[in-house]
Amino acid sequence: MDGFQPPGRLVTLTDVAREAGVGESTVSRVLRNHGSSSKRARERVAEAVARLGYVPNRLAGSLAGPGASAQLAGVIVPSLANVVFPDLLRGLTGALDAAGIRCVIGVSDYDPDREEALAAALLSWRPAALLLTGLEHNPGTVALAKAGGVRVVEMIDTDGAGIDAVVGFSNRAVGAASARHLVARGYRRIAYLGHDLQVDLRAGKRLAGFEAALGEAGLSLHGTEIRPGPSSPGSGRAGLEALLARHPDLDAVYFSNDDMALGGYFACLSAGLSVPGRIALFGFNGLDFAAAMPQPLSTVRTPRLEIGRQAASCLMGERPKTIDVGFELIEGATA
Amino acid sequence: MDGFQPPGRLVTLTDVAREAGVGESTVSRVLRNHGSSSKRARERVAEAVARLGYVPNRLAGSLAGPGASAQLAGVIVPSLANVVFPDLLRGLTGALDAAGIRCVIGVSDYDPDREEALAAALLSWRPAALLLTGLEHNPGTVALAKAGGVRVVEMIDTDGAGIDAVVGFSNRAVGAASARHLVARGYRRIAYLGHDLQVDLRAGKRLAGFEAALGEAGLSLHGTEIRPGPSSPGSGRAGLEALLARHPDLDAVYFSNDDMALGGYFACLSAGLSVPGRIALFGFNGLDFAAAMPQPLSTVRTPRLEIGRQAASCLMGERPKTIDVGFELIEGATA
DNA sequence: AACCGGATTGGCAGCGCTGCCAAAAACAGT
DNA sequence: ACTGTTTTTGGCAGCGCTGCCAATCCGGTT
Repeated sequence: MDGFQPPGRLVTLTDVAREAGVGESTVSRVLRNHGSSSKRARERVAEAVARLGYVPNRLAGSLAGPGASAQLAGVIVPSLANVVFPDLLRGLTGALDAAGIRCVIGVSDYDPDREEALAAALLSWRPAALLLTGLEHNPGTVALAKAGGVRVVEMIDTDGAGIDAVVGFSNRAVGAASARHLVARGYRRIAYLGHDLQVDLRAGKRLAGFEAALGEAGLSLHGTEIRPGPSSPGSGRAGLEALLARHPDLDAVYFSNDDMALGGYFACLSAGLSVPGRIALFGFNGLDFAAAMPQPLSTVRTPRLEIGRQAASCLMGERPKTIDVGFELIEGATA
Repeated sequence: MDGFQPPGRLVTLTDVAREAGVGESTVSRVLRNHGSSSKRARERVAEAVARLGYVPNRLAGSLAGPGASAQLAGVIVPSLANVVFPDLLRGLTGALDAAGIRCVIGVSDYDPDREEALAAALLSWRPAALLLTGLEHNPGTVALAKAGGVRVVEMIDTDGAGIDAVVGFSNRAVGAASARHLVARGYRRIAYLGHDLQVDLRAGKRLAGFEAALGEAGLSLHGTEIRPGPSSPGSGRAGLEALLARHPDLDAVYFSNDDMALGGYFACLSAGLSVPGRIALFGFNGLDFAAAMPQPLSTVRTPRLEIGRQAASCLMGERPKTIDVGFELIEGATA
């Protein structure tokens, strides 16, 4: 069609000023709707912008602007394979979008060193804020975050001390509530089935809360199965089969999350074990499919989008240091 | 602890130069490992950087550098609620990470106007590349992309003409292959159950391919149910129930994706309909849970991570204009 | 007609960094 | 010791934009 456009010089604000027959500052003022300008100037600038197809260069804008901080938010999540984090991002981008703030993302793969490297990399874009997941970080990450001149928000977990702002819920409390629910329903031989805890510290906190609450009821875990690797229905299915082979008498299983629980449910269907008669299942997260199952999954719904939204508002207005968004125990039909 | 750090002036390269007792250019060269420098200079700079906790300002770096293009990639996805897109991002960030390129994301909510606005917003960060989803865009988006002086990669769909590079597979072919599979298995009264097609154009293309292949076999769709809103197991479940009420005699259902199919499977379990004896189910995407189901779901696995990876390599090396990553039909036990 | 206060405007320095270039230093060969 | 490299170095302009400030313009007053 129209010959290849060599990436050569792009249209600059100076070009727009010349085209519109006004000064650069006028263009700048009009474009940002900042300071005063005449109607005539506004029109001429708008025309020139349209004619030239001008796209402002925010690298330059942020560099020149005050505090030299960009309309960017650096976000580090441990994974994108688990729905939780896309949901978080969804809440974040949705809320930040309105303010014209874009998210630059980094995926740490649950590795604190990688997280630190990413923090440095993201900070080099001089974002207005740095959003981290969880409260456990390398000392270097904390140092960077503190020295970075940015607002820091730690998301999802409130069990511990944060750097600056914290938005989430208590994973310990979730675990405890789950345990109390199972105990109240009369289950006594309860096992835990999870994915790698070294790596997913929040799951570890839930388990700790779960065991503590069991202890208060004079019980303890009746078997544990930790699967290597990330959580998935496949892992949950294999895990439940392994668990039942070792502890044929267990009557309930607490899963590290709904994906694992779904796999467990599939295992029960395949083996013809009645749920919750023969064995009760309890998950975590409250994902979409949980409510659509033939027997709705008993689980805890976490307000993931809300965490994202609240985190976003932490960046903009002045807000309390710690926001606990709570959680909701869903009494399904599987426990 | 250590009094609040006013966001005041951060450490600059000039500070490092002074601290190290060398010139700015030397620091710049050492830091980027570009050009030659003495061992002594490297050591002194490294010390100064560590002592001062210097984090380079890439806004300034990119502005000064050649072509003024940043080590950023602008990515626009229609949604984060569907696993497909996080998977895409996962492939992308994984591959781009090594090259030090960060992703800035935008979520268009399947709205072309929003996509256009996001394209302009992302382009204003002067990214090295712009990654879009699908081939259908506003004329304005295309104009921006062409004038932006950036590499453009359109992902997921290869059914049509792209702006620059295209990485994906043929959704039409997926639909056709799915139809041929069902026909070959002897199903004749086949219905389609999908989510909003106006919005998800790729699903529309699959359906078109599906119907075309049915036509070749002398068949046509035996019922259609389009659910408003996004795809989800809940929607799939309700949809299948509605479909069966209208067409009690259908013997197979083609779902717009695995989430919908999972819901359909749950509906069958609840209603006690044998799968695939009474009714066969066929999905799309090949998600994790599909293989863990009591009866593995018959579906088409799409190489989502691979698309992300290939898209990343499109940005860096010179690559063919269009990469078809193909797909794989999974003969599960539900169709 | 000269004057005044506020609205509007343009020039220009400078944000932190990189590229270029010439100067300085280190090294090599005679 | 002296010249001819080669390596290493620092100064400085300038990337595109914004903030500041002084200059200019406008309408309404005396």
